[in-house]
Formats: sequence, C-alpha cells, structure tokens
Amino acid sequence: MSKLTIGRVAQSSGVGVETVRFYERKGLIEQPIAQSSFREYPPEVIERIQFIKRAQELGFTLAEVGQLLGFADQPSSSKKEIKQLAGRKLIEIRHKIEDLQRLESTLASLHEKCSGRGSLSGCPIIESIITPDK
Amino acid sequence: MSKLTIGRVAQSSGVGVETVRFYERKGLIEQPIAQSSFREYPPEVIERIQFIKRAQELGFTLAEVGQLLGFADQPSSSKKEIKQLAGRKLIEIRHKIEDLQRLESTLASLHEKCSGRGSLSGCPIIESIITPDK
DNA sequence: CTTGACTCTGTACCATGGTACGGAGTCTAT
DNA sequence: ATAGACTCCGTACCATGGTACAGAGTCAAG
Repeated sequence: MSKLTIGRVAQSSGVGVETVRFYERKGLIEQPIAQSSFREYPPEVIERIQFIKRAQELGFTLAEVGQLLGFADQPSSSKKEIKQLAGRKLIEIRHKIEDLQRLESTLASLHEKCSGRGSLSGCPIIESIITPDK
Repeated sequence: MSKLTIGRVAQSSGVGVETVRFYERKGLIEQPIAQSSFREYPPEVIERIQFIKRAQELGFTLAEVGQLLGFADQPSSSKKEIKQLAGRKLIEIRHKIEDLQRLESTLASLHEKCSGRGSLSGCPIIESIITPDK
C-alpha cells in the first residue's frame, strides 16, 4: 500500500519524471488521486510503464499502446481485438521490410558499381539519382 | 533562358510552392538572383528538385541530400566521398532491416499463438508484453 | 524555521519534412 | 486602372516521442 512519488516511479521504471507526466497527458497511465498535493502512485504503475516500453519495442506507437492498454484494462475485451491489432502491425512491419530490402538492393548495386576512385564524373550513384532507370 | 516562377517550378517538379521555399531555406537549392521582386529560376532547378526527391527515395535524409548535392556541385569532388556516404547509408538500412526482421518474427509467433477467440485471459500477446522472455 | 530536495503546472523546445496562413506587394490581362 | 492570380516574408502548425525549463509550491530533516 506504500504509495510512490513520481520520482520513485520514474527511477524504478527506468524513464524520466517528465516521461511519466507525458504518458499521463497521453492517457496511458491514469492520474492518481492523491491525498497530498503530489501524485501518489500504486506500485502497479511501474509494470504499466514497462508494458508501454515493451510494446514500443514490439513496434507499437504510443497510440497503439493506448489501445492495447485499453483492451487490457477491460476484462470484457477479447483476444480477437488484440490479435487484429497485432496482425495489422505485422503487415505494416512486413511492408516496411520489403521497402527497405528493395532500397538495399538498389543502393548495394550502386555502391558496388562505384569504383570509389577518381573525380565525380561518371559516378554511378550520382548518375542514377539524376537518371533513375526504374 | 526562360526564367521560371516558383509556381511553375513547383508544378513541373511535382512539389508544392512551400516545399520549394522550404528546400531553399534548407540550402538545397540556391535562392536565385532575380531582376524582379519574384524568384526567377533557371530550368535546371527542376532536375535539382527531382534529384532531391529520388535521393529521398533511396533513403537519404534531407541533410544527406544536402551533402550529395554539395559533392555534385563541386567538380573537384571525388567518387570516394559519395561512395562512403552511400556505404554508411547502406549499413544503416541493413541494420534497420535486421531490427525489423527480429520484430517480425517475435510478433509473428505471438500472432500465431493467439487463438483470437475468447476473453483476454491468457492472451499470449498481452502476456508476452507483461512478461517478456528475452 | 530554514534549507535542500522534490514536485507542481504550463509552456517551449528538439528533430524531421514539410504544410498553412495572414497581410502585403506585384504582375498581367482586360 | 482595376480585378484576379500569383508571390513575398515570417511565423505557426502537423505528427511523433519525448525533454527542458521557469517560477511556484510542498515536504522532511536538522
């Protein structure tokens, strides 16, 4: 039942004090009802912040983390909603990978073609930017 | 020798008027010396803007496009510098791909594991965010 | 009872790549 | 000569995920 100050919460969860307030403004953590004039957090808020951090690592934006938390907060939520959210994110990530792979192969072949010696004239990288063949 | 107004330049190169001025502020295109009180562009500026757009498509930031243009503008530049810039970008892109691939496999296995049916309890996606096993 | 550490609110700022707008000036065609 | 289209500059705004700071208030220890 020991209530935590924002500073302790921040330190325990590995973020800055400003970040905790930022998450509060974004609606990711509820502003606690305090007896005193300072915020008083229950210890669970630390796990909540770590949830946010890990969801971000999985590629979710803060807005999406908000949805995940919303589902997690409602006992009536269903796995279906979570699965759909994860599915959409998965598709997004796969698209991003494909885009980057195309980019990589274009840039890699240019990089390989460029001798790296001599003046600029005839540099395949510059040439291809000037006159793309796609 | 026909000088172009900013509106024509924007239209011909497929960007907005504000974007042309934005690129000027960023030093990507030089502010033209005008006889009149309006900017007067040589036709070459259209290719320059298209160069910017294509370099962006290759994954270069505007700051890097600025470097590329700086090299391209100096006849004394060497292929070496360009090749180095492209090489760094290539490494960056490959790192990004690897990060996303790790993400993809984590999320894909969670997505697969989740039945998508029933209440939230035991949803592997939520569970894994709460208790990551890595 | 005062000092120092902490917290409060509100706002501004960072990068990135633009977009939008107000109010004034200018240019062109009729 | 005047309407309408265009341009000027400076500044503010968009999203994203925070970070920083000013000036005031609060709290605990000595």
